Amino acid sequence: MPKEYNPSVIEPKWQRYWEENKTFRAVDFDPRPKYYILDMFPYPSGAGLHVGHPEGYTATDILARYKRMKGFNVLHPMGWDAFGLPAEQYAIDTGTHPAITTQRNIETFKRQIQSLGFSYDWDREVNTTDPGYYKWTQWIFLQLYHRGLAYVAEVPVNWCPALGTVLANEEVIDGRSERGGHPVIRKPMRQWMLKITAYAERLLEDLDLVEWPESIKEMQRNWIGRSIGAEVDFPVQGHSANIRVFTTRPDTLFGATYMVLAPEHPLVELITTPEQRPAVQAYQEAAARKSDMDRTELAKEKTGVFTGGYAINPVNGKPIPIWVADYVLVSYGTGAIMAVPAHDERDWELARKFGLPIVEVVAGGNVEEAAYTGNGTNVNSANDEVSLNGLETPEAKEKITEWLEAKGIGKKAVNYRLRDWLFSRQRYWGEPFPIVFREDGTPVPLPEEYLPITLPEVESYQPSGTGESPLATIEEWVNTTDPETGHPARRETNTMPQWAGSCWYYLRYLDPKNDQAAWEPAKEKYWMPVDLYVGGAEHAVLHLLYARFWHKVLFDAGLVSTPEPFMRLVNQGMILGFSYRYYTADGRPWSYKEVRLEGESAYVKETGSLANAVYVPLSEVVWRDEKPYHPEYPELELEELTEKMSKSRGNVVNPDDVVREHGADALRLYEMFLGPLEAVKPWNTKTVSGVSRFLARTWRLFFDEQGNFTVTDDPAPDALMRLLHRTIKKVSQDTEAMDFNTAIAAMMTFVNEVTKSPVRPRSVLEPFVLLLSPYAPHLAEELWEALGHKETLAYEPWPTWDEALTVEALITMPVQVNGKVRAQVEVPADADKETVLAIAKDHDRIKAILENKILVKEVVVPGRIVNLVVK
RNA sequence: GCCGAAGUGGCGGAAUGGUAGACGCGGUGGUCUCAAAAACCACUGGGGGCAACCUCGUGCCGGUUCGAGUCCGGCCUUCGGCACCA
Repeated sequence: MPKEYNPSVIEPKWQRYWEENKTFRAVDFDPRPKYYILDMFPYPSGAGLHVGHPEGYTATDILARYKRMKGFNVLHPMGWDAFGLPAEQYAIDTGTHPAITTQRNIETFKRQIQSLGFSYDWDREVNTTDPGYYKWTQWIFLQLYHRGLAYVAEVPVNWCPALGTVLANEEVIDGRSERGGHPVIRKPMRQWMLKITAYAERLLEDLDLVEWPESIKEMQRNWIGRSIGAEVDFPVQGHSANIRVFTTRPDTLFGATYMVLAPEHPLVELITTPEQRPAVQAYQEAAARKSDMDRTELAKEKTGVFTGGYAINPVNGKPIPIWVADYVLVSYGTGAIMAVPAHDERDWELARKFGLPIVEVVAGGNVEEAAYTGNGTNVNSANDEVSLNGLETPEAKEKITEWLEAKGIGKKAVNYRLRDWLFSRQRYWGEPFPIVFREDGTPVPLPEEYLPITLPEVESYQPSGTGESPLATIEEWVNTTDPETGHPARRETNTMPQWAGSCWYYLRYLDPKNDQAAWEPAKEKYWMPVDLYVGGAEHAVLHLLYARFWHKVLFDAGLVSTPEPFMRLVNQGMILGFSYRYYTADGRPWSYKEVRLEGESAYVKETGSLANAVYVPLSEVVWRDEKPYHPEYPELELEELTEKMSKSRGNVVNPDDVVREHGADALRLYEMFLGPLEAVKPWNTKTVSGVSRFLARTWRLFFDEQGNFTVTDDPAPDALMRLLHRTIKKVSQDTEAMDFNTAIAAMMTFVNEVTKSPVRPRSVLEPFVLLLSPYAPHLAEELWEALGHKETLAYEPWPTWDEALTVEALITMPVQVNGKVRAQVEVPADADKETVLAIAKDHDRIKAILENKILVKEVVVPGRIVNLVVK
């Protein structure tokens, strides 16, 4: 036996043992209760793992190991979300096939993940880029298609000229591409859309079925954005057309003094008068050229142009002018609004700017000064048939909606902010669609037996530039035949977005090698739903919403048995890194103290010059008097920031380095000891030594300096027994609640106490090894073996505690006078109030304080506190 | 602007309405050593006092309570998300 704790020897040993014995194989249909614990699978990037990845993985691994010991049949799988832009970008730059890059990255990730001792069932590994996997992604797409949930549309999309591709809304941030920060403009293109809006209501309602953080549910609710109101038709003067609007404030209908159409609204053409046509067309063209960012930036000042046309306000018969303005979005509601300037801020601004009438219909504000958007009592709201005057807002809404319905010119309506899901990318490295187009452009879904439609080899990964994917250039792949008619047909050259593969991977884990079906129904029934899903909050909305949508479609198709896929969700908080920076301007460096920040820009205080921030990698920072300095300019003190880890900030911590220096068990423990799982917290490599010391101290409970085994079968002293049972209770409860940081603190206390004791009783140390095992599995297995066991401890029953042993016979109670602690008294744990009070009042200090005072009130909380109130 | 989360020592953090600061890092002193590292032991929120102790202290202002980091009302700051959504 080695003399010292040596993770570099014991960790590979146990990793090999677990792999060879398939210790963590999940058994289908086992009679034990099942527990499905899922990690968000990673995109295997070229940069390898950073310390953020193992945070969630360690948490789930601790829970998986704990649940096994509690008698559950645990499914804990891992896989790769491997389609996506970075591999393709790399292919464009180097000509390396993305499959090769992907394979290489997966190998690195897998090696790194395995070096941390996670108890995954590797026989269930999945890879979204494997044709055996994406065959079923394509198959699910066909299910969506056959249910009328996938359609082709010519829609204005976010076209990024620099990337040569179309981006999803969520990939555009402030009008620029999320990757690379290139400008994005709107351009109409033929796209696949998924009708997620058909499921809006259920996606909203069923949030009640799942145990997720309230904040995530709220984000999803906001994203779906349900609002209740009315649809109202406004006849256009001089035409047979109607303009339909959606409004949440039908009660303000009498105050509608003009209308606004989105620039893209189809009726603009019809309504515009010849005199106004040039102005309207110019406005439309300007709006089309604007990127989303430009539109948003110009939002400070409302713009718009009169069409020359008029509509009739259906409640009072008055003609009202129709305007075009880009603050009305074609993609929300009906793309047209009734403008009520008195009670809507945007309408008020436009009305003020162009001198349009403002008519108050809800009392409560001063509409001359600002729009009044709150509730109130209706005024000026009556015609021959209906009057809202005197009604409060909710009643007014109801009454006018009834009237509109009776007249057949409007009805109650629900609208969602959620849009249909733009489901195609003009990229090579993604799942091809199982669709061909006939010569007339009709899409034909390919029969299941044609799947998978695999990616062809290409010579260049460069986007075609026309907006089509590189696949469009491979004639022999694109040109095919319609399986129904045998006529020539062309393949769809778009590919699916990265979300596709991650929308259902949790189902493929159930039956990963099945080539006859995506999964066997009986296995789905056995394992689903996922009991615990852990991942980053960055997927709070999109991944989780998309996956829920697919799951509900599969549920409706009878392919899965639960309405929701993920019963419980936990978001691990991001781990931040320390970064260090200074500034340069006018050819010289400046300290952060010499610049002032204005938003994102920095200016030298002295000269006013614009300064650039420069980051110094963590490894190059020079420390003096605990302050960070520049390596080459010794006087230049650096600014310390805690920021998201990224290459450009030089603050990325590689878990390999931590494993090399301290071992995997120490890394696991440190990740969890950092703070609560869900909190955002900074990584400080220096303090890993604390948990590392704890593990070495644990080792020394079992071995002396000569490497002799010190554990004996002697009976344990009462104090140690009680300590053990308190520790079992605390670690059990905290592990269950995922309060891993405090569970570790309890184990540290245990080790500190036992270290001070002269004895090493097996009856205390053996259960402790089991408590430690989910957290530091390698060390625990090694100690378990040293204790004489031949089998892994992974399935040993979790220790139980005796409640009687967790409480002491004599307890120390604080005695307060007027809420301030003045003394400590020892009392029997089961003493009644009178006894406790008597002991407290008998204490010398208390006696002294109580002298010459009137005792007003005596508070005794058994086992907790005594408080004496005096005057 | 709207929605959500959070503000506690030098630092990460801990506290069913009941002794604020567990556990860890860092720091100070000591043991061991020729010396150092490692390890071990003790102390470590601020102020005052030789000491027993006293006093202040959980972002700010109020409130409820015998008792508030915790509950209530009103602010401030930071972070995350959304943002012309009619």
